[in-house]
Parts: sequence; structure tokens; C-alpha cells
Amino acid sequence: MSGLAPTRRRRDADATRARILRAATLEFARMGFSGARGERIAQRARSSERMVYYYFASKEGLYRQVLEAAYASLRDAERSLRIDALEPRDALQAFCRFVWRYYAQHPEFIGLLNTENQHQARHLRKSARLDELVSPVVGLLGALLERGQRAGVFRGGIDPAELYVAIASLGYFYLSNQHTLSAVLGRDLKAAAQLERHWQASGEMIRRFVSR
Amino acid sequence: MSGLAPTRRRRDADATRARILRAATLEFARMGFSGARGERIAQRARSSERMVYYYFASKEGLYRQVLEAAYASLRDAERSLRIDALEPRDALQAFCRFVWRYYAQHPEFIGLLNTENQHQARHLRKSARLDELVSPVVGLLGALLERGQRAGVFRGGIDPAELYVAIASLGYFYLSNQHTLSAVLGRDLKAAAQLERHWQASGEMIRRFVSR
Amino acid sequence: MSGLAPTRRRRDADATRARILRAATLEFARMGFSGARGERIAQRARSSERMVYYYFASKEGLYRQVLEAAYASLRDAERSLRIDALEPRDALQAFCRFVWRYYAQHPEFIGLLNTENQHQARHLRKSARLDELVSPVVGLLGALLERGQRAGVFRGGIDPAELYVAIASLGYFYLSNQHTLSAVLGRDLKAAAQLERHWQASGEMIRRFVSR
Amino acid sequence: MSGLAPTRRRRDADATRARILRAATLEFARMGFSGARGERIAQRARSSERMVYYYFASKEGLYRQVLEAAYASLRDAERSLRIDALEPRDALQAFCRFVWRYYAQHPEFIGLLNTENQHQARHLRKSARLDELVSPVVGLLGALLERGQRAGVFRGGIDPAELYVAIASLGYFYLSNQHTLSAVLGRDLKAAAQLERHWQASGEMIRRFVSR
DNA sequence: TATGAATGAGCTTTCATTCAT
DNA sequence: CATGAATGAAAGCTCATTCAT
Repeated sequence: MSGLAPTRRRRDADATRARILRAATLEFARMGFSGARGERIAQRARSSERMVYYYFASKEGLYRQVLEAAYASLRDAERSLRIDALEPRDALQAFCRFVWRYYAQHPEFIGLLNTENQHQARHLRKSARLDELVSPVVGLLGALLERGQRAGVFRGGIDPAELYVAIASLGYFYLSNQHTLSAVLGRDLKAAAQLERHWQASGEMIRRFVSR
Repeated sequence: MSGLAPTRRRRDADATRARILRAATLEFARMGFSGARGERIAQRARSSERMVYYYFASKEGLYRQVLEAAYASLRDAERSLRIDALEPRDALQAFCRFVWRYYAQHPEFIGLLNTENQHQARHLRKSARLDELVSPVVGLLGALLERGQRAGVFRGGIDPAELYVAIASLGYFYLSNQHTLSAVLGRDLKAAAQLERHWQASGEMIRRFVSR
Repeated sequence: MSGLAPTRRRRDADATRARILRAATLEFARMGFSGARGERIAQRARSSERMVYYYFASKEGLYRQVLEAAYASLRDAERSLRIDALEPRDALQAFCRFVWRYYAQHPEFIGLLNTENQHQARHLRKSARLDELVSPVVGLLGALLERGQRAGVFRGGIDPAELYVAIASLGYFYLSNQHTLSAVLGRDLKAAAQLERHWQASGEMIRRFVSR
Repeated sequence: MSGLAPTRRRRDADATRARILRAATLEFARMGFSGARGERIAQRARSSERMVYYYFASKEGLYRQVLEAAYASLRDAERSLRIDALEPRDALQAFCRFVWRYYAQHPEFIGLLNTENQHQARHLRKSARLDELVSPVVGLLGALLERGQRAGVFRGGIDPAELYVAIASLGYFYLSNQHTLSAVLGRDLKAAAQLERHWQASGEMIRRFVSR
């Protein structure tokens, strides 16, 4: 009994904190930093504005933790990615699909990154956990490129970081700029078929880029 | 009193209006819609907040005009692009360089597009001049693809819009996300040499994508 | 007509500003800095909280101006003091009465000084107008002491600053601490007769202090 | 379990309470009532805000106890004062020095009195222990004046309460207003030499006031 | 005895906007 | 054409205090 009580209490606190963090993630992603409203965060978290300050001290503090959590989630997902057993070309496609699908399934991540870039990554650089947040996937990609090269299916001289940026670009821009693109191109980019076509073409582009 | 006075006044008025529009473009691009401050716009335009309302009626009205002007500038630039005389592969590279250089030289355009996408292109779609703003370059690209195909240097089955999105992706994302990328990749993407390397690799990617 | 309009307008602004300053003087004096409430200041000034920030930018800015104005008023009063024509002993008594009466008639000045001392005179020292606020009366008192000494009615070796502090002490403390003193001594110090008795005794003390 | 545990606990509780009271004394003295922060008190007492309420019920309750304790300390010190054996003039000087030194050594007492006077001694008058807090020194001073008069060294007609107020004024004002005075007079009043000079002059003033 | 979690009310300040001439 | 004065609404944040165990 006595052992449970503090656990329950702590879990309530943790739950409240987590609800606020989740609500804030959505709010910051959709509205940007200045556009985000404490009241909306509190409501969506079924808590009060006061609790936001109780747990996160300030709007900026909350934002920073939201950002760190978003990167941490991405890193977690990246760590779960297993492509070692696949044939190099398949592995590369799997990698692309993983990245693109992550973006598609995490629109809030895209919103946060846009916001953070608007701020010139000021908060990200200040983050004490920055080193933990550095992506392990560039290394993964480097190893894959080497493996493919040894297997004679990839050409040499490709910078893994550059390849990563290219893959990210193709997945990210389509989603992040879908609204202006849809208006300007006169088609609805968010339709599933459109997205799949885009991924197909992008896959082809990456494939051709690395092939001998 | 004479005929000159109103002209001079008109010219001053136009100049003031133009200064406000320019200042607002920077402010909205850097700070987003909610983050933009009327006071800063007025100061940067060497005018007063009151004048901003005098000429543009509301923050949203000002923003819409800023957005329209930004797209109009892009269209102007696009219309000046001449690639008909070039050999198809050279023409495609020239096209890419044009797009990428435009992004690099107009960071405020990137800022505005990010802002507008955050708002799901609400203002863009409301814009009465939307049809004027629709890009002519997809058509241009379609013609080029056909020409290249006929010349036997490009493969068939490429969607011009998709190609345009790919080219835009590779140029835009690198710049728009340079701050978080620099932090996460541990290199300074804004260095000129880095940018040139990126454009080289991106050019190679586009080349390989369309070649037979 | 046209000459009057700006005057009227400016006068309104000045009047609003002045009302706010007066209201704030009372509020800060009575409640101290932390205890002062913007809302009460606005109400007493028949204006709005918003206008307080329009004219004074911040609570601290308002406080500083209140403090400067209070010192400026004292200096104005001091400059109007004429004791040169009086016989030295009479002049000294006139001086004392002037200081003491000023304190009695300006309880807000005492409140402000207490507040400012609680803050270790931080705002006063920051004031750009500090030099203007330095008291001219110590010089006045020095001249008087010399004159009295030459006339053979005052003794030598008296520091004018010390004399000033003594005179101020006797007038200030009685008023500033009247509430606790009344409670502890069991008599009502604010009664006019009590005050007059105190001034009589204090006058006698100063007289004896400087006399040969 | 044994009889020691509750004793120890009680002792810890008393110690915590005492630490809070001490911390609160400093906080209220320095910051005034409105300016005082529960959080700072808790920190300085190495306790928690919750404990402050546990022991003192409310901010006002805490303040009242702080005030009562401060007066009680003064009365304790006053009761230890022995001047009966001294020659009247020496006794008076000893009395002055005692009062002035007490002020100098208890800046928190000055801060509290200023705060309480700002509140028009509301809390002090409400205090149930007010009668205990009434100063015994006026009586002491009355006896001394009579003794000196009988001995032919003091003049008659001096109100002991008035003398007490004068002595207190000269010691209190110098310290309580030292910051604004230092700024306005252009000298550093808190320097030890300055203080001693002030006490010398003040001693002379009191001596001359009572002497025949 | 002790304490982490929670909160309502209210504070200072900011923002986009309008009034009045 | 131009502008200083004014403002309602709401934002972020703080404060003293209570709940629940």
C-alpha cells in the first residue's frame, strides 16, 4: 500500500506533465512560437495554464522541451531501424521509406523544425542535450554506401551527409510546402496517390544517384 | 499649389508605401505572421505604425500584399529566364541553377513561404491574383522534357510537376532548414563552398534522373 | 484656430501624463513599489492602465519618474527659500521650520524616500538627473553657519552636512515612524499640538547645538 | 519508537520554525510586506513553502510573528541595559550609544519598522502582545532626567518621551535613509568613520539639549 | 509531522487597432 | 496626406494558498 501511494502520485504528475508536453507539441508545431497560446495548450492538455508554468517555468522553457522531445522521438525511431540484413539497394529504399514515412506520420515534427529554423536553431543549439540529438543515421548511411560499393552496386565518391540531405529534402519539402505547392501547381498534393507517386519518383531519383 | 506639388506628394506617398512593404516583407519572413510587429515594421520603414494602417488597413492586409508581391517578383524573374536556345541538358542545369540561386538570393521568400504553409496557404488561396501567380515554369519544364526526349537525351515518362518539385526540394530544404541541419550534422551549411558542393550533387541527381 | 489645435491636443496629453504621475506618486508612496497597483493608479488618474504604459513604458519607468519629480519639487521649494536677510539665529529657525513643514505637507515624499531606501537608492543613483537633484541647502546652511560665526552667535567646527542631517532626522523620523511610535508611546503623534511641541523641542535642540 | 524520537522530532520542528522565522525577518525587512516572497523565505530557511504555511498559516500571520519577535528582541536588549550606577551625564551618553548601536546592529529591525509604518502600524496595533511590547525605556529616561535634575546637571521641563524620540531620530534616520542621503550628499554614510562622527555630533546635541 | 501537486485570482505588459483632428 | 493620443482585449506570468495523502 505505502509503496504504491507515491508511485500513483508520481504517475499523476508525470501524466499531467506528459499531457501538457503533447498538447504543446501540437500547438507549437501548428502555430509557431509566437502564435502558440498557453490557454489552448492548457485546454488540450485538460489542465490549467498555471500547471504549464508549474512544470515548464516559461513558454520558452516549454518550447525547448517540446523540441528536445521531438528530436528524441526521431532518434528513438531511427535507432529501431534495421537495414543491415537487406541487400544494399533494398536497404537504401527501406531507409528512404523510413525517413519519408516518419515525416508523413509526424507533421508536428515538420512544424517544429520550421519554427526552429525561423529562430535560426537558437533553442536547439542552446539545448544541453544537443549531442544526444545528433543523428546516427549519417553514419548508418555511410556504412551502407560502403557496403554497396564493395558489392559493386553503388558508385564511389558520394558524401553520406549529402545523400542524407537529399533524401530528407525530397521527403520534407513536399509535405512542409504542400499547401503553397497545391495552390500553385493546381493539384492536391496531400492525396495518398499523389504522395505515393512522389515517393516512387523520389526513390528512383535516389536509386539513380547512387548506382554505378 | 502648382501641378508639381501633388506629384511630389504622390511620389513621397508611393515611396513610403514601398518602404513599408519592403520592411514588412523582411519582418514577416523572419518572424512569421504572429511574430511580426507593427512597431518594427514602422521603424524599419522610417515611418509610423499609423501609416502602416493608413496604407494597408490591417496586419493581414499588409501580409497578403507582401505575399503577393513576393510571388509576383518570383514570376517576374521566371519570365526573364531564357533556356530555349540551350541544348536540353544544359538548359535543365541552367533551370536548376536559376531556381536555386533565386532561393539563395531571396531568403525572405523562403521565410514567407514557410509562414504561409504554416497557415495552410490560407492567404494565398484567398488572393484575388492567384491565377496570375501560378507558376509558368512547369509548362517550361514540360516543353524542355519533350525537347530532350525528342533529342534522345532525356528518358520518357517524367512528370514535369514532379521534376519541378524535386528541383525545388533540393534547393529549398537545404536553405530553409540550414540552421537545424548545421546543428545536427555538425557542419556549417551556409558556407559558400558547402552550398556549391550541394548544388553540384543536386545537379548530378537531376541529370541522372532525367537521362536515358 | 490652427494655432490652438496642437496646443489643446498637447495640453490634453500633458494633462493625462500629469494626472498619471500624480496618482502614481500617491500609490508608490503609500504602497511601496511592489505594493503599488497599476489599476489603482489608472483609476485615480481617471485614465487606463494602458495609458500608463503609453507614457511611462513600465512600472519601473513610472516609479523612476515619480521619484525624480518628487526630488525636483523639493529642490524647487528649496530654491524659493529666502533666509539671507534674517538674523542668523532666526534664519536657522526659519530653515528648520521650512524643512519640517515640507515633510509634514508632503507625506508622499516621505513614503517615496522610504521606498527608495528599501531599494538602496538603486533608482535614484541610476537617474540621469541625479546631479540636478543634489540638494543646494547644505551650501546654504554652510553660508549661514559662517555668517552666524562671524556675528559671534554660532560656535565653530560644525559640519553643515551633519547639521542638515540632524535637522532632517528630527523632522522626518517623527512623521515617518509616527504610527509605530504612537502605538509604542501610547500617544497620538499626529495631533497638531503634539507636532508643534515636537518642533519646539527640536528647534531648541538645534539652537543649543549651534550656539556658542 | 522510544521516548527520544518525538523529542528529536519536536526539536527539529522547532529548529525549522526558527529558521523560517529568521529567514522571514530578513525577507520582510528587505523587501517589505508585498515585496516579500514565500519562495525566497523557504529557500533561505532551507525548507519548503509548504512548511511556511504549515507553521504560520498565512503570509500575514508570519509577518506578525516576525514583527512581534523583532520588538521582543529589542525589549530584551533594553531590559539588559544598566545605567543606574553611572553619573547622569555618562548614563545619558550610554543610553544613546545603546540605542544607536542597536539600530546599527539590527538593520532588519529598521526595515521592519519602515514596513510597519507604511502599513500605519496596523499589524502592531492588532498584536495581542502590544502591551508587552511597550517600551520601558521612556520610564528609564524619565528617572534619569529626574536624577540628573536633582544632581543639578540637567535642566528641568524636558519631556522624556520627546527626548527619546530625539535620540531615536538621530540614530534611526541616518541609517534608514543612508542610501538616498549618500546619493544626495555625495558621501558614503555607511563608512565607519562617518558613522562615528555622526554619533559624536548627535551625542553633543543631546548633551547640550539637557544640560542647564 | 511532512510534502508534492494543484489552483484561482490577479499582476504587468503587449498587441493590433481606432479616434480625432 | 498625415499623425499623436487613446484603447479593449488578451497575452505571459506570478502570487499566496489549498488539496490530498
